[in-house]
Amino acid sequence: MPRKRLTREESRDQTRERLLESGATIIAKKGLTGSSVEDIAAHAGYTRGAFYSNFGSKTDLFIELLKRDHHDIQQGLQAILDAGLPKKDMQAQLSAFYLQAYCGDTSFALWAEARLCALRDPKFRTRLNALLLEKRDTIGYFIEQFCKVMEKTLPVPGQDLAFGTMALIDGVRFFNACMPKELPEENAQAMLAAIFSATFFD
Amino acid sequence: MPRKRLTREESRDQTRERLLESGATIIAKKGLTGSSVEDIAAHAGYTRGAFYSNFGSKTDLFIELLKRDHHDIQQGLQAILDAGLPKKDMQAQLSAFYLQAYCGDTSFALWAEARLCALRDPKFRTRLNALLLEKRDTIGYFIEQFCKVMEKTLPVPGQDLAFGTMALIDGVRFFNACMPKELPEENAQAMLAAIFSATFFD
DNA sequence: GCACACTAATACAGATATGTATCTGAATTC
DNA sequence: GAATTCAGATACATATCTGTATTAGTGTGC
Repeated sequence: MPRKRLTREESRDQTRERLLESGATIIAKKGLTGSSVEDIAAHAGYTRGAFYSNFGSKTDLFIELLKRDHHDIQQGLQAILDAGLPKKDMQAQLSAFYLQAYCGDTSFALWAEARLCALRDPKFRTRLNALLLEKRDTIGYFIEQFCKVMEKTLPVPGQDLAFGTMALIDGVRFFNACMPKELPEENAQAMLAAIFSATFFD
Repeated sequence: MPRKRLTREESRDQTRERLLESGATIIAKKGLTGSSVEDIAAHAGYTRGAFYSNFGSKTDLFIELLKRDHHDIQQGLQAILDAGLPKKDMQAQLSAFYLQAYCGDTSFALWAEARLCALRDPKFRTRLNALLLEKRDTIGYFIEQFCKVMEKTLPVPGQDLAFGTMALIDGVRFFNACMPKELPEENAQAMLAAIFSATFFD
């Protein structure tokens, strides 16, 4: 196995990536205040020295994580939007995207944590709000496009409904994560579909 | 001002109450892990000694807070239900109750924090789920009663929709708290009303 | 009013965090 | 291949938190 000798920059980037990945795992599991820099570094196979050499603080790493996740989601949605598929296919795409983006990984927990941090810390809030507003605009645009096709006039601004949509998805995701027995994935999806369809289509 | 000389039990209860109140404030502000026992005790005007003499741990106090808040909400809803008013009045009551229970105080932040704790700690989750399921049942019953009156057949179980309702309310409340400018109270209410009405009545 | 009981303060031991300052070894440059 | 530079390890000084063990002081019952 030819273990390539890394250049200095490659090595640094690798460390950064590993720290980010480790950070996502640990912070999702223990929360921001609950995770020590030591934890994160050690889980990635490094020491605190490496961490502080790559990030100014735990919070900086966290924001970086959120930014990346946000941009992934943003791009995913944009791609579906740009594809210009017929409604039916689009809906299927969205459903698939939802499953992939929100279930099974750490992303959901990170955003939940971020919300709490924002609630408490004004500086953090400012940073997070920027991301959330971008998300709202994307989703809001989506909703309006959809409803135009469906010839449905929305009773309230699409951007406001975007907030509702985010709230609903994240909240339901939480219940599903915490009590999969009482709210199985299947029911969660059916219920979301019922609300969305009633609100946006009927 | 006749400062009454307190009996031992009264004095103890007073301490307990003060610690609980202080706990609510501090935990809402800094989160569970972010608040130290010292903080909570000091803010109530006591030392850690008093705290540990009244509670087994920070988590115990937190659960107690949630239980109290839950029972308050539970009773409020039950009272509205039991009053047997005509639909219009009931809806107004609900709206008023929502405003009073969810806006303006620490309760919302505590539940958000609790959700995160539950996500991470299985033991905590068990305890919290019990409360959440009671809440779901109350709200689910509500929804079904309402829809019976409205002669609307629900597409999914009322209990599942109860999860959705909780998710929606709490999530929207968060956006409203973090960016009141982008989602003012007025819009939030209008949007919630739109979704509820579409889902439950039309 | 005296002895007891209980509430809350104080003191202590142990654990864990943070951030900086310094050091080492490997990559890069000439 | 020697000098330099930079990533990351180690060491250190400083906080802070928890939980227990002990102590002081104030209601209670005799």
